[in-house]
Amino acid sequence: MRQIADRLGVSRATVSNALYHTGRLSPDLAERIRATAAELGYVPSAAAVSLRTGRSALVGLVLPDFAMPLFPVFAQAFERAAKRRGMALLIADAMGDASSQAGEMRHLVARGVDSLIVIPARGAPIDVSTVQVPVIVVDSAANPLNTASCDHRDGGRQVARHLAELGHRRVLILSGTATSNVADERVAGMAEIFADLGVATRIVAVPAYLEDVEAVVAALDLDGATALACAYDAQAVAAITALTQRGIDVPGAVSVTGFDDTVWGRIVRPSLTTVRQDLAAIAEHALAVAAGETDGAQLFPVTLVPRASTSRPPSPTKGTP
Amino acid sequence: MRQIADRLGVSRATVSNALYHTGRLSPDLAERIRATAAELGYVPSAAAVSLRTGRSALVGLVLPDFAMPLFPVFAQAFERAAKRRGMALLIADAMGDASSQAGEMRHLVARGVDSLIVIPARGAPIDVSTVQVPVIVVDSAANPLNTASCDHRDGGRQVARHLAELGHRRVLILSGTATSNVADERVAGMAEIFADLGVATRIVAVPAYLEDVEAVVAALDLDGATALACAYDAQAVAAITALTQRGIDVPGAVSVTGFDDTVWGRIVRPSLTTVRQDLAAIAEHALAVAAGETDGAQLFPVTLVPRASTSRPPSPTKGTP
DNA sequence: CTGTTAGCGCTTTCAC
DNA sequence: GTGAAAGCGCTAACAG
Repeated sequence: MRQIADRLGVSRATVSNALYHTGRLSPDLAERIRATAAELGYVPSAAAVSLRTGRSALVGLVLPDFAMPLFPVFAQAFERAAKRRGMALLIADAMGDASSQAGEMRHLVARGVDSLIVIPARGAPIDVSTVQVPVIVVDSAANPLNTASCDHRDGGRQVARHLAELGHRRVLILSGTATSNVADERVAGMAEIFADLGVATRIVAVPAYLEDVEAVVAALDLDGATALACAYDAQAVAAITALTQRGIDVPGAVSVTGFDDTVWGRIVRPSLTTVRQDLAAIAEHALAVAAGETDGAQLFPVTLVPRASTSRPPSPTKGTP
Repeated sequence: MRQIADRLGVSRATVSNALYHTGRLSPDLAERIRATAAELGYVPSAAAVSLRTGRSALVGLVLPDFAMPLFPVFAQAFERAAKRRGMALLIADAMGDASSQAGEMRHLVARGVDSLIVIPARGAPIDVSTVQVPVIVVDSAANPLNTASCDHRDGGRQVARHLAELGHRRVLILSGTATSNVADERVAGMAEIFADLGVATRIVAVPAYLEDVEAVVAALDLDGATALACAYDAQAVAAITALTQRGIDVPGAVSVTGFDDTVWGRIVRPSLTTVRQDLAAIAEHALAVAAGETDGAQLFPVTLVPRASTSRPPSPTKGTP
């Protein structure tokens, strides 16, 4: 910057003005300064700007678990929305753990992020009280702190309606073992519709990871259920694997549904009926809030994606309660 | 920091010394200062430290494509290695595109990263000449710039040996359409062993994404081949899907192999025979170089992971060339 | 062993 | 329309 100033015989302040606060000086000088800056390959020092202005244009993103298929894609959506605003993302992975979630939040704040976007890990509520920057929570409508999320409950409703319309009268709902607003809302949405339509349900809590879910489903008493409605794609994929291994045809004997429209659901056979969130829209709103362009919580609609893992139940419906 | 200094009646420089350069002042004063710092919840300003020292403890990571299953997991490995050294990662996604790869590199440098770790996108060679920070390239031994990678060529050899030992005498190799050191090395390793053992091979270039690969394999003339050896898991998974759809049994009629041991290969049925990289070791070396603890390129061994997608070829081997 | 001093590169009043 | 000066929070010489 000094180089530019010296070269043109102006002060550094003038250069700064020319580069950002256009209009405060003669157009041709500004133009000359910008040309020289470009020529010299001038790149402002992020540290100095940040120190001076108190803002870093850095947003921290705390994700529950990178190994789950939804979150890398979600991160991509946030990245795009951030870049559109000239902001960059510092991404941290809580690895499914509540204490490391809090640790990562602190760590990112120490790193100088202007705001924090947090997708709470299951069983790990957010404590905003100790954090000095705005926290944007991407969770579910059930969380009073929620800033942006899709309508998980409605997703649950859509799944339940789909299954009921196909003729299922007895459904097993696979929920998570850890408390999670997201899973709870999804399950509540399903339960609501199933209850309305007189479909018998039982809720089974299963762990988070593929192998664990497979083990549970391998030993699960289906108890006449003709459908498994899962709170996450990962569970559904594991359920399909386990069921198939048991010689139970999917969807011939048992239908399976997931949640999130992750790529796993497109790989597994039969391909998975699931619910799609509009990640781009959620990310867009989250970053608009981060940038201070807007505020207030927002809820986004979801879409049912019917695929090959759901069909009519096998026999003339028996066991209606 | 001023608060701490005032409270204890010492200068800010002393506080700085107490907090980092232990030994330069009396133990009890240092202890008192640290206690006060903790009590006040003192968090050093990253921007100020960075401005003053010229180092940010930020490492840029440029990934080819977040949507490919390997890279989020790879990112996780880098994150862990970075955190162990008190460094943080600024992650960028080149989205499979050469020009955005270069753009992301520039962008991260402007953000003040101390060094850059780049996994080159297919068809996107790295140009280090214009970058002012050290660039750590994670690619393959074929790239003279390579700093850390696994031995892709040996992986190819292991796959080829596995297939040959099973009795395959005619193999189709699926390579990428874009030039990639990684894919080239893998294919070269396979070709080397197949040639040695008199196995007939044909190399087919296929695009990168699931749907595209499926389309190609759906229309592929197998020409008597009893195995498909793919340069990436994604290709292998798509190939299995397409083959199964064509009514070709995997591995009964055709065996399929992949590369990278991604989760996709554990989801697809039959589960995929593939090659595992030691991501943690590669990340560890990359960050050791980034931290200036060591230098020099390093190559890491790979492991064949035999699963259900490979078996003996169907009939008494015919068509030996 | 501790304090003083001088900036790191930038932005922002405020005078001219 | 442009420049001078002050200072963001910290650290590294150096002096005491």
